[in-house]
Amino acid sequence: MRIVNDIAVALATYLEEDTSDVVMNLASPPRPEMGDVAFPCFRLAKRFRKSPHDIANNLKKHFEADECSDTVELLTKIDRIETAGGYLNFFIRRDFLAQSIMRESIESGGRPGKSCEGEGKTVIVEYSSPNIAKPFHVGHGFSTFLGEAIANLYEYAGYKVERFNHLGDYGTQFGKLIVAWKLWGDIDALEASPIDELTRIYVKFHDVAETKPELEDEARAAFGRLEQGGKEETTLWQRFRDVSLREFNRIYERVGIHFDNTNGESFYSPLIAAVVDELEKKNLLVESDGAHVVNLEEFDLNPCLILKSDGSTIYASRDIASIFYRRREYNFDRNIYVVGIPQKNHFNQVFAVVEKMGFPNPESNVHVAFGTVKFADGAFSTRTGNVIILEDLLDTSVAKTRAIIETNNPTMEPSEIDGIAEKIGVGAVRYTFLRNGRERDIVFSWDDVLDFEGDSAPYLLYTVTRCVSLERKAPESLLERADNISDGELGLLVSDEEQELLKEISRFPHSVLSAREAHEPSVIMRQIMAIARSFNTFYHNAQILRAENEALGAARLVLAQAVGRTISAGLRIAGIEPVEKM
RNA sequence: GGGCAUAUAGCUCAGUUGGAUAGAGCAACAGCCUUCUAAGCUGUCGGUCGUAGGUUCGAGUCCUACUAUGCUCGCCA
Repeated sequence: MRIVNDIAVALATYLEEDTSDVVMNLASPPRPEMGDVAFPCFRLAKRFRKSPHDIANNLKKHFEADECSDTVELLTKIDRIETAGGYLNFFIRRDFLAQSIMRESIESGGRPGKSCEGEGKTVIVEYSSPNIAKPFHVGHGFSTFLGEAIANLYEYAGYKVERFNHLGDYGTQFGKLIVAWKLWGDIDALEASPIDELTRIYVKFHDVAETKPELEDEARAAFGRLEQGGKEETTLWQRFRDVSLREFNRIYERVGIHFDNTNGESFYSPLIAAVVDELEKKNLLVESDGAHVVNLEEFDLNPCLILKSDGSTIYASRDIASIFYRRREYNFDRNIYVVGIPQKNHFNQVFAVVEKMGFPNPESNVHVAFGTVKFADGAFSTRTGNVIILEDLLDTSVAKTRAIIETNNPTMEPSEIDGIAEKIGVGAVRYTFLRNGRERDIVFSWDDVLDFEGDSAPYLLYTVTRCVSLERKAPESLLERADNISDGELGLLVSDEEQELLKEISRFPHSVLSAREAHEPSVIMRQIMAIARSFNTFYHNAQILRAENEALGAARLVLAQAVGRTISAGLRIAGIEPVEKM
């Protein structure tokens, strides 16, 4: 809020400090009855050789006696100033607070906290990145939903975003699949349910390889032939890839995610030779135990393996090649990898290698790491079939949502229920991946994901429907008055609960900024949750459409509209589409 | 063994650049639907912030050591 800055300017003058330093020190008191803006005076005690309490009192006197026109103007917006311990607490006039927050909200419309900082800049966000021929489980859901939210955040700030899906479509595992397919593949099963069939033979491969380790050698050989362009291997690989993509695309379509680039590892593989040349030219490649590595002691990292001892490539070399490719083709300002924490070391190495190769702005490559989804007794494992398929989770969540709607809203048309249940059910799942700090592991629990009360997407969506419903039911005259609301009417929002709600709304734009800077959508989720809780308390205690008088009713309706707009904006950044009824 | 994380209420988690009495949700218990949607609201219960030191006017937050857990450390991705 501007007034916070105005207060800082005045304080900075008295203290002969930079305004920005004072702004840094201004804080929100822990409880509303202590004021709206607080200035702690403790750190000034040494300089003035006085107690913080006395300094606060002196500042208060300065403030109230100041005849500078700006300060006089400022004081008309301040109800009173109090000192408490070493704190100087400002109480902003409630009517002014309501006006200024609501005007700002109305002006920002449906995109509060938007910005144009990214104008003309390009950001690549790589996320989802499932492995071909393997089930799309809830672990991939984490990367998919987190990555989409981060991509949305950059778009919200005006960046041009390129969504990359770095498909895991290469490597020794495909040798295994080719060998397994030739031994046990069932063409009809592949057509009917591709991932299930590929998983079946993949699991069987590992079972049998326990007793017949020579299968592993056959698999390496098969991948070798694939890399050399062997006809039979390439045909099979292409087929596995196609059927897998069909399944993945069904999921992406369902959750409304569309990638701009789906080049997988196979795409980058042919580009590695040039990287190796470059490394050799710069004398960075060192032979070690028959393999070729880049030493990274100066980064306090272990050597990065570039070529295996048999001369074939490895994932680090593919990632390095991809960075140069992306630089060349997209000239990105930032290149973001939404990939799990276990690959932290890998990305540190990859980024260090490109830096050593003279990559400009190496810090533009960022690994946005996230935690592991696992069961209480350990991690997911495709090999043992111990996973939760994302689609199954979505289906279960949607089914539960539908059952609740049918109970609560028996008159709703079945066709309408379908659409709404899908949005809420999918939204509930997405929210569970975005509500907490991304680096936390998630221990999967059906009860937890399917809990639609309290800290959940349905709670947020429910709050939005309340706001929308008010608008739907408001009489024409009230709506008209709300559309042309005056400052005087907005100034009626002075109750404790209205003021609390206003302050929560005013914090939303900053949460968007913090979320983007930290690549942490959870910051926004928490803020809209705070708005929702605050609104529901207000809604429960105050009459809106039947307020004591029409002026107050109109002001409250405008407040509810702001709540709906702001929560919806936050949900959309998270990829969750609001509904009007539920 | 080296490196990187994490440790806050019974459970899942927040906690701004160090600031006032550490907060939510879930669970448990007690209430609130003839009133704008009860997927809601109100209240109660619940804490040596892993341990021990240190820095500071002030530490959940910063520093050091230790403990526990997880991940990672060249020929998988």
